[in-house]
Amino acid sequence: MAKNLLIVESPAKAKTIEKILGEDFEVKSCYGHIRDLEKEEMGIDVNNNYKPRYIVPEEKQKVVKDLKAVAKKSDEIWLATDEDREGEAISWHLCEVLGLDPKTTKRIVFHEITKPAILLAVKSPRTVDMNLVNAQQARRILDRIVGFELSPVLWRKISVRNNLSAGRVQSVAVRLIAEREREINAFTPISTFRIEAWFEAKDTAKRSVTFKAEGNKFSQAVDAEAFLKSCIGAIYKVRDIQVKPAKKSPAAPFTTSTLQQEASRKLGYSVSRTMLLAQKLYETGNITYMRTDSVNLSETAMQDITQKIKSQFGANFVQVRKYKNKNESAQEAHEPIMPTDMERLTVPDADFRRLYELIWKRTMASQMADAELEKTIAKINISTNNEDLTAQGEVLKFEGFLKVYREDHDEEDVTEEESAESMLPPLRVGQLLDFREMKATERFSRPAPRFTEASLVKKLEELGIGRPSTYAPTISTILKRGYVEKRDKEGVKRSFRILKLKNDSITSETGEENTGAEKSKLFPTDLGLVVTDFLKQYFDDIMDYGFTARIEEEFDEVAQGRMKWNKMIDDFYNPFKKDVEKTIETAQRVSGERELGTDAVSGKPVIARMGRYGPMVQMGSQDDEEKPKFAKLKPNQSIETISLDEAMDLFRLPRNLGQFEDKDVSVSIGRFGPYLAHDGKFYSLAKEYDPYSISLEESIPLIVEKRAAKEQRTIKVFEKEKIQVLRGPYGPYVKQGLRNYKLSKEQQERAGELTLEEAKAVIEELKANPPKKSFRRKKKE
DNA sequence: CAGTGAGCGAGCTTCCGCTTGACTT
Repeated sequence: MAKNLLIVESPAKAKTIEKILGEDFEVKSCYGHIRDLEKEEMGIDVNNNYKPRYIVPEEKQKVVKDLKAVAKKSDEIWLATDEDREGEAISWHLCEVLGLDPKTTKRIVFHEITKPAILLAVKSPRTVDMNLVNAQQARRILDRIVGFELSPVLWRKISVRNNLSAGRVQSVAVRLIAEREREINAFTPISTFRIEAWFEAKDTAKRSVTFKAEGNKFSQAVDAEAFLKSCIGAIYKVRDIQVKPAKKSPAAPFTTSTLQQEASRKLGYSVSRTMLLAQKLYETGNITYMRTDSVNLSETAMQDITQKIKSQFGANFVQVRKYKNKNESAQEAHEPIMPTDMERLTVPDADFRRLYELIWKRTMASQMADAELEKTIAKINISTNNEDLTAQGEVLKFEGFLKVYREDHDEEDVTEEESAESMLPPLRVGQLLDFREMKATERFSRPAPRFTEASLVKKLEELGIGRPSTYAPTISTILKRGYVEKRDKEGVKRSFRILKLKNDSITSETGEENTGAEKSKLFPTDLGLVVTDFLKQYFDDIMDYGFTARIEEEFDEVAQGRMKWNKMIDDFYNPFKKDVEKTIETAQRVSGERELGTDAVSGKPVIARMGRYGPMVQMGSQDDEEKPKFAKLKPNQSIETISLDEAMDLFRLPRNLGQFEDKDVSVSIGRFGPYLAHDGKFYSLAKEYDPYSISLEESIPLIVEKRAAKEQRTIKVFEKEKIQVLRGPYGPYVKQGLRNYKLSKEQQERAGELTLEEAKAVIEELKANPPKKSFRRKKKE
């Protein structure tokens, strides 16, 4: 029987540590937090110094029970939760629940799961740091207050039937996306004409190659044309050549946020997909912990990595580097994300392999030499106007870390200089160049791009908002609430002008480009815009991008024992509560209403606004004798940008298409999307059909097919009791009303002969003993 | 599943940050 019980947060960690510590220790995991504030009345006693009321949530009761049982049999208990605010609090909660004295219970910490690190930690235990615990309690309580006070305000003031929510993190995330969208909508592109010229010269192998040189930019076409004119008949001579060495350095090893960004850019993975794959790689022992904000490699890790670089590429590729975190909010409880064994070059299964190899390469590169470049800048003189053109070339002299890894950049970070990575033929000062042509091409400035999941994470991290464990869930939340959508946008065609100088004459032509196309980007919904505007108006301080950073400073004060946590909360709560009360009292219900104009036929006003079921347009008002007409907005339309013409088009539904089997066929958009209605039955329209243009001829086969499919699915119907036996992807099952009931294997095999009594019994049995649902998708009955 | 969009009021929803499996029509 083990004498010592050591508790960590992650079960995968527990397994590894148990092996390291041997038989004297039994290592158990508490699976993260074991207690939380109860939900009734926020779980906070506001009138008693904000005393928290903690409970062990339903899904954690088994964990706590098991820990208690093992604790009882152990002589000594060691708390080895993560070394950060949350980890410290978990240790304290463990003391509370297991009846341990926080003043004497041994608390140890380590940042890497290696034998020396853990043995060292065990040699120097401390006790729970109550100041740090109090900082966590302040964090938890403040988040609960903000979330549970603000959300109900939205329920009262936003005219939507929805589970609206607000919070310190999610509301600011939506604000970023909302503001970016409006920036884009308000953006007016400015066009410039950039001069580019092409020359021919001989390369080292005496072959003719073409290269490009660039000149001034002009904002007006006439000025660009005048410049081209001034070049007619010119002689082009190399006036000056500068050769400069340059270098590039590798990026730091992966944190959660940078892994999400690179996996998104290089592999096209969503943030949650990256985390799912990384979790599995961690559980199978292939990589270190995947939720981390640390770029700090341990000595052992650095040795492993440099060893591998030496054996694979040679000693001249090694450059030992220590990385520092730029981010002040980082808590560095873990190591960076890296392979647990650098000798493992790959893993099976394509999806895992791509992520693993990305991590392996980034880790290797982080300890590799700089890449050495030679940049050549040639100035080319134009004889007729004495202006210069500039040609730039770049030659890689030593690959260094680029041998394994090249970091991708977001579109907004790419500068024009960086994109010029071409080679120049050898040139000498005084050389006369063979001129081909010169162009002045119109280019338009672009607005900031919309956020991807990963670039949003990057922005949040920069602002110190959210933690590695919450980036993916935050994105899921704002998508689930309907504040934000992830989708593509088709570009629009735009023409641009090109002026060309060739053979001493100037010609003008027009090109066409696609602009504004987006793929898998985050767009705010009308609901997201309305909620953001509302929160900005009444709770400006919470919505401020610096709010989290400011309160983090106060949490630090608490952590250092310089401030009492209840005082900090009190200072926040009093004015905040006043704002909440004032808002409930004075704020109007908002619907984001916008007037679009009047209907040319009836003269009635047309408006766009949020309705109970989402964004819509309305013709006429409630006070009119005749009822107003309503229509839902199409998926890509927005209250802020829809035009009167587009609105009028929406009122074309419902449309009567004609008759089939002597009954009307009509098409409209309902709660669950576009549908066909025929003979009292409804048929959902698939995406590829447009309810505004679908014809009777196209509709009939859809109705016929759907009927047949339904028949195929149906095994048996008990008409009176409204019980059906249906065929599903998991085999036959019973359905009554909206609910499904699973059949036993044996019953599935003879589903066709199932009697009414048996079906009823199945329903009764499953109603009495519902199958255990996972806590995440748990629904209240 | 279904064609809604007033206002009332029942009874409900909601936060952030730690951690994993059980479930699916």
